[in-house]
Amino acid sequence: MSRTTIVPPGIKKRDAIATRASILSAARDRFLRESYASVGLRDIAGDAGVDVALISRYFGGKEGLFRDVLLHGKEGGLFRQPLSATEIPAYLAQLVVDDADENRQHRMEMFIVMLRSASSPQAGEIIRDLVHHDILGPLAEILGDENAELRANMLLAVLMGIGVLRTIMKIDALDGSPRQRAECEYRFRCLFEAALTC
Amino acid sequence: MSRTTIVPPGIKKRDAIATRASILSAARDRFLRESYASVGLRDIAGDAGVDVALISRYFGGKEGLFRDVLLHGKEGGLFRQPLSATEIPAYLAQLVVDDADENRQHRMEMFIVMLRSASSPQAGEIIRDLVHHDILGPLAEILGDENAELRANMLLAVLMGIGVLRTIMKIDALDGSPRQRAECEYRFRCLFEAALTC
DNA sequence: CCATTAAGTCAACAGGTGTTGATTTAGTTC
DNA sequence: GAACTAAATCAACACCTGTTGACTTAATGG
Repeated sequence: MSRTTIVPPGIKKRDAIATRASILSAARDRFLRESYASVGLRDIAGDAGVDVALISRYFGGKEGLFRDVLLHGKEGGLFRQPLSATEIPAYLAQLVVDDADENRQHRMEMFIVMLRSASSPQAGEIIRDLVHHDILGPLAEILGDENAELRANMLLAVLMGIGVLRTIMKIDALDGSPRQRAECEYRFRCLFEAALTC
Repeated sequence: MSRTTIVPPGIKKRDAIATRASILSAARDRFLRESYASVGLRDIAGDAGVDVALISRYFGGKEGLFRDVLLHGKEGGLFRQPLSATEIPAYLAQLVVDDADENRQHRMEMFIVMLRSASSPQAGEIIRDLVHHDILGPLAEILGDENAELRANMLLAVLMGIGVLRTIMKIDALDGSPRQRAECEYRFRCLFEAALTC
């Protein structure tokens, strides 16, 4: 659970940037679990312990809020840090499996938010832009040969597939022992490698 | 475009099963393009050239309609026909790429409908049940060894990933020449094989 | 201490949601 | 052709949606 999703601890002080952050955090948590269309602004406001009107006031509306959740969450990007093509499979497998590392988990969560809401017309456009510029772009650049684009697509397909399987379809092969978890990470890495080399 | 999505051709006769089918068809087309939560019953009724009230009357409500769209579409299932484990990769690759074969296309469409709406709480439950019983179950049975379940999961992950990439994220590597299309099919088959063997 | 400004609250809006009951219409059967 | 039945229509329902304007309250500057 995040910092500010519960109603503020003591006396609520008047702090614009704090409530803004509180709304952003509550929205992130909601969009992480449901689709854009099925989340209401009143739900988010309730979680954040804030009046609904503030959302439209601070973010210009639901669409603006969603965009800010995504933009605020993309710090670091999925592929920003220096990463060679050969390291990618292992990196992605770890990203998918490891839910201890907070930083990794955060990156994966933003990915899930995108996956969840991509079918809502309004959110879809925002998401597709982001996927192109901030995921496929950097990824293709790392790969960097003639088939870079196509291979980036394959890689992303596998990543999305695993993400959907685990988080949306709730079919989680990772719910088992650490041993099973390790085997999964191996298989995932293997699959990512196949996406690159085949 | 489907048969009955446009307003009926001539004089509309009073035919319960025909209008029922018309609603079902219009709903399928809508759910194929948007998520459960963002599709309104009045949209569907409009497409079908039918009064909104008939939907709740015939299907018991939005949820019932959605369930019927899925159940009606699962004729044949994704894996019903006799299929050996070794044939699966080629079969799935063909399923994904070939949009000429109407039967194949139909199966894939049902898959997309599920992918699109899985994040809406009400539709999600229906979908997850169906995925378990009608996709993962038969698939694991075909694979049939000790790691069947895990390998079925991997296979499904790849299938969903490609589906999301193409239809929801609208990143379609298949928009090119027949040559490029053939290469894609090869790569997909390769990826499905990796999901099974690794 | 008062005035000013920003932050938060409240109520209402206009429009949309799924759903239901009463009513009318068309087709069938005697 | 009249009676009956099933199909389709209409209007309204209670509720929820995002958004806006006017208002109240708290903090800050002079």
